[in-house]
Amino acid sequence: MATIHDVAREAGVSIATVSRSLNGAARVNPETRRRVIETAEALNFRPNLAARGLATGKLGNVGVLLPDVSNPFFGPIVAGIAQVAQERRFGMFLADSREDPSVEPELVARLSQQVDGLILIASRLEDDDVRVFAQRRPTVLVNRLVDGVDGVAIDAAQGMDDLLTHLARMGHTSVLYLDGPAASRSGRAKRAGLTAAADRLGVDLRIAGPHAPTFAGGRAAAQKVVDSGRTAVIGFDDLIAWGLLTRVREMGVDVPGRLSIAGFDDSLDEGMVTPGLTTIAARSGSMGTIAAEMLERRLADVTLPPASELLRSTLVVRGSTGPVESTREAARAIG
Amino acid sequence: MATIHDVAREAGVSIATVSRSLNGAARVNPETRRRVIETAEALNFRPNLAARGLATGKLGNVGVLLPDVSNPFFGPIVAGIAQVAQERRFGMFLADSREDPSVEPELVARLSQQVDGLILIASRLEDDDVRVFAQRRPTVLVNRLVDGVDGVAIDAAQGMDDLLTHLARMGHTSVLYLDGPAASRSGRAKRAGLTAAADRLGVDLRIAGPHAPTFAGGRAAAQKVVDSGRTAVIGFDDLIAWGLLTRVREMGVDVPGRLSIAGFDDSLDEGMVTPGLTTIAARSGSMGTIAAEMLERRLADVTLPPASELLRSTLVVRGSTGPVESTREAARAIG
DNA sequence: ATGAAAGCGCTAACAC
DNA sequence: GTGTTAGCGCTTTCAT
Repeated sequence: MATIHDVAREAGVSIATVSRSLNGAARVNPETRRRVIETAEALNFRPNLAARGLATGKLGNVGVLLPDVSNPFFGPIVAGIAQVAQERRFGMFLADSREDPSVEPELVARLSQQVDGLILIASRLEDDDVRVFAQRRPTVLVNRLVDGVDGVAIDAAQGMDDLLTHLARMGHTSVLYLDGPAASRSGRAKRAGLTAAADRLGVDLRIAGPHAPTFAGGRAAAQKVVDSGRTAVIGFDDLIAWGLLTRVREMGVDVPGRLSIAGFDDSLDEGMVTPGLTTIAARSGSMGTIAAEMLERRLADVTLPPASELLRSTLVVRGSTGPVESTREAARAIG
Repeated sequence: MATIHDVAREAGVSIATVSRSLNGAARVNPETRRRVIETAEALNFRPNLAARGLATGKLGNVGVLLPDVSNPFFGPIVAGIAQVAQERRFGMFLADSREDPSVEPELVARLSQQVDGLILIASRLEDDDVRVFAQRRPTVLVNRLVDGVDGVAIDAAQGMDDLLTHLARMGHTSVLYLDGPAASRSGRAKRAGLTAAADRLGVDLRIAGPHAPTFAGGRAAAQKVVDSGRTAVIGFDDLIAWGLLTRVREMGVDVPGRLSIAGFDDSLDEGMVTPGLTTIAARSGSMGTIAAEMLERRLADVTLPPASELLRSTLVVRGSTGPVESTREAARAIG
């Protein structure tokens, strides 16, 4: 691999001039610069990033921490970050905590060393730890908000409120919520939104969990749901709701006739599940690009006031929810 | 951030001794070592990886290139790599080509600078390019094999052979194959396996494509499939097959009565699709860990002969394939 | 406009 | 067993 010295020798200039020519900034004779760039290309010179990092303290990398790369909720977020990073010619480090909050501090610490900024996706760190890390390295939170730290999240409380309101309108007075991972922060927001809405609406809400935020997690909960006798269930995410939906139908339960089911995220494509899943749609995929751009801004100016964005979500009603049976019959009787 | 100098000063030794104490290797007075380690911890010292990388040429990172992080086929592979990397205290760089082969060279070049080894997942680079890169940095290929380069792949040809054989036994004599991305190498192997099997079995095989390897890609192909009049379809992957299956059923086509559908990968969970998808199961998720371990071995000893592993796959017959209707009626008539 | 030289934090001879 | 020192490849004053 050619070094800056090789280029300098070949172009007949000093290494300082090579550095200047390549990095644009300082003033260099245009002719000299042209020659340097030419020979650099001829030698297929690539600046050693470690050396540059050592000299400048800027590594040109962003670090991403998430609970599970193979969770379809996170994939698009990572893809968004990757895209922005590539455009800005940043490298992307990835660490996967495998849903184990206890390894996060170590992973973050290790990441921090090789990156200029951090993007923590659905981190389960304590607020204080987040602040500590954010102090060391510019940090953006995804799907989690902490005072004083940049972040973008879906307004899960509002979404759940909309969802429960919808169910209440359909006559559901006793609803079950299948919670996700215990440590999930978005889970907290969801529970908060649900309980507040339940109080307001006079709905009897029961929370069950934790459950793995997966298709299998939803299926495993089916028996419990059926036994609960509730007329409507809300899942922590679409995957849980989907698994539940398929399993209860196999058990002969009519959806939405006997049981209304709703999810969260709108992560399923049209046609993946029948009947279509009522859910809360949020542009979760866009959180990746938003976070990356926030980080870029922060990197450019550390003194900026903390920014945070709460993405509004919208209720999407599909076939998996409907009026409670008695209501429906009553309506039929009246009609 | 504390440096090695701070630790040295605090512990009353030279920086060399600190380095030795922390890196284990050389002989250091146990008592001294203990003291150094203690003060290092007290100062929360973390060696600067860029500096170490500069000095040793070893970065302690692996680089991963793939076509699309959000494709569920790749997620588990990345997760496997991430896990092994974490155990070995390696960092993981990720680059996403977004299914665009033309950006791969640039991405690999950039990755190479910050990693000790490369894992190229489903790379669409030319064989020669792969060899060139592999020469610069230890490289392991995933789901792609190139002579002289370490790699692990699923034996797609064999899998497709098994699948077509199964269909032929069910009486299908005219089969359609929905191909995936044009540049996909595993796609080549699949086509090769299919055409060879078709010749041997006397099956009339038509290849259509390319198609996006997604659920939506499968749905988009539905009309074309129905119009083709074929009695059986094989999808490039389960996602395509799944999308197709849901769409044709919406169109009123009986599966497998009227149309048999099969996929590849066995990536869908039990219950996600009805009827269950006949497919080829391969431990694709394990390719991640296998690749990471291969890379580890290669990193430890560059002189090792190239290793390559071809994972056998197995046919999984579920409800989406069945005998052609005429055969079935004939059987009924006889029985 | 360009060159010389001092580091960035660490490792690895090489001395003692 | 421990200290000294010369780099690793680059950026960045400071001279000129």
